Amino acid sequence: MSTNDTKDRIISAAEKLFAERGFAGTSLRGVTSAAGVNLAAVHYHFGTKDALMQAVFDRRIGPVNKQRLERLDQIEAAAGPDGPDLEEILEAFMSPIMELKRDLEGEGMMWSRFIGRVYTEPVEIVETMIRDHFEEVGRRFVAALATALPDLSESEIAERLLFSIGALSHTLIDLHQIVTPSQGAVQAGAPTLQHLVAFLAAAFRAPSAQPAEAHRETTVTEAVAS
Amino acid sequence: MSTNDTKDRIISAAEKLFAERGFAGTSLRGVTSAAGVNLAAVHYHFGTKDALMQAVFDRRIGPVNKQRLERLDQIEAAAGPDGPDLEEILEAFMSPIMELKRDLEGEGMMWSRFIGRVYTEPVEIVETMIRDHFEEVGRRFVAALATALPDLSESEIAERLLFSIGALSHTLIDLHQIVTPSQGAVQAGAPTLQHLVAFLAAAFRAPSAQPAEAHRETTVTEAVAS
DNA sequence: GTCTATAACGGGATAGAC
DNA sequence: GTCTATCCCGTTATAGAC
Repeated sequence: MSTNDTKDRIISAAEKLFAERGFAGTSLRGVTSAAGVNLAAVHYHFGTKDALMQAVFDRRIGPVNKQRLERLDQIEAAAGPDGPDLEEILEAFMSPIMELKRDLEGEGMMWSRFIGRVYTEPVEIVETMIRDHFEEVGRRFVAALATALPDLSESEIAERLLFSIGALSHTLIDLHQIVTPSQGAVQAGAPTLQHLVAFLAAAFRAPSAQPAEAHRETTVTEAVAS
Repeated sequence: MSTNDTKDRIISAAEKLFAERGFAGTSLRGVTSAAGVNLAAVHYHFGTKDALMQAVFDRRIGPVNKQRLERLDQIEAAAGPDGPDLEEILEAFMSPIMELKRDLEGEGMMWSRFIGRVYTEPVEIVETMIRDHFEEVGRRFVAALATALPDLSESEIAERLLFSIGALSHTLIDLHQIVTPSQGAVQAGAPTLQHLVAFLAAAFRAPSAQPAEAHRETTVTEAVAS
């Protein structure tokens, strides 16, 4: 029942390997040997490799999205009738996952590659995983952004949010550690969040590309991940 | 020797499957059966699966980067002493790959997932592939951006370029086709490039987060991909 | 250059003892 | 809950006929 539970050890080892090598590139034998458990244990606890993937995903992303919504609640409660600032909204969205990244990097390897990688996983599970976990988050944040940016249509906001998620997940992948391993020119960690928020806030404030009358209503159920 | 050459058919089939399922998730048998050729042909023509990956990558990314540099040359030649505009630089960087995406989507499946996916591939080749192909491109574009944005340090520019590449490659992945397949709220294609350029140009113009005296020299050999 | 056949191996999953 | 042993299949790669 402790955090060194067999089940939890498997999830942690799998998370690391999925992050490094992807789902298809990771073998259950690799997972169990890294976790120091028997191969059969993974089938006993999870049943299939797909279910293990799901468990890895769920363990992290549930709390992250809960925090996102809580922080959005907080800033909305504290804000005036115009709603929270753009920067506050972006920070509410990005800080939970960036903080988790920072916390977990200390103890092990870069966890965040796993989540940055999820988008590119073709596995069918991933689709439903993303949809299930991000529907509410996407709806809430698009709505908050729409209030902060009344000149933009909802479809423009959704598009810009997708761009932003790309920047975020690319940051989570830590590409520069791969491309330029020995060079710290681009610093990871705490300042990155502030840089990213400032960068994207300015981007969101770019004028609308749509003619004013084109503010047609678009029901954006666009699920939003990362 | 035509474009329906065996070798070319293999590359095309592999590109599609790598895009959809990733490198590790794609089997050579899947490739050869999709290409309508024999399994042994892939070994005859490429030797190994890794070499096939390399061939797939090279076929597209070489011309794209050539175009990027050509367009950068053009706008630099046409510009005044202050160099080209920020928007021009970003468009020179992004349009070749977005146009290729558009052109190829017509005939087959979404090719661009392959390139959007490359970053997350752990294969060792990918590291050298990215480094080899993007060293010059990265250097040239960082330099051009530095001229257009004299208030930013080179390390800030490199960081922002990484954010931008994230937005670009996420766009190339076409996540919305997966998450909301039946919904066209976020339109892909031609307008996306303009939206992306406008979005990122505004972002690059965000004020520097560094104190002015911190404009230390940072040799940015940061390889830059996508 | 293209095929068949097969080598050599690693993968996920399961049965059943403990 | 945890182990060993094994099934059964798919994988990359190669050898060698044509």
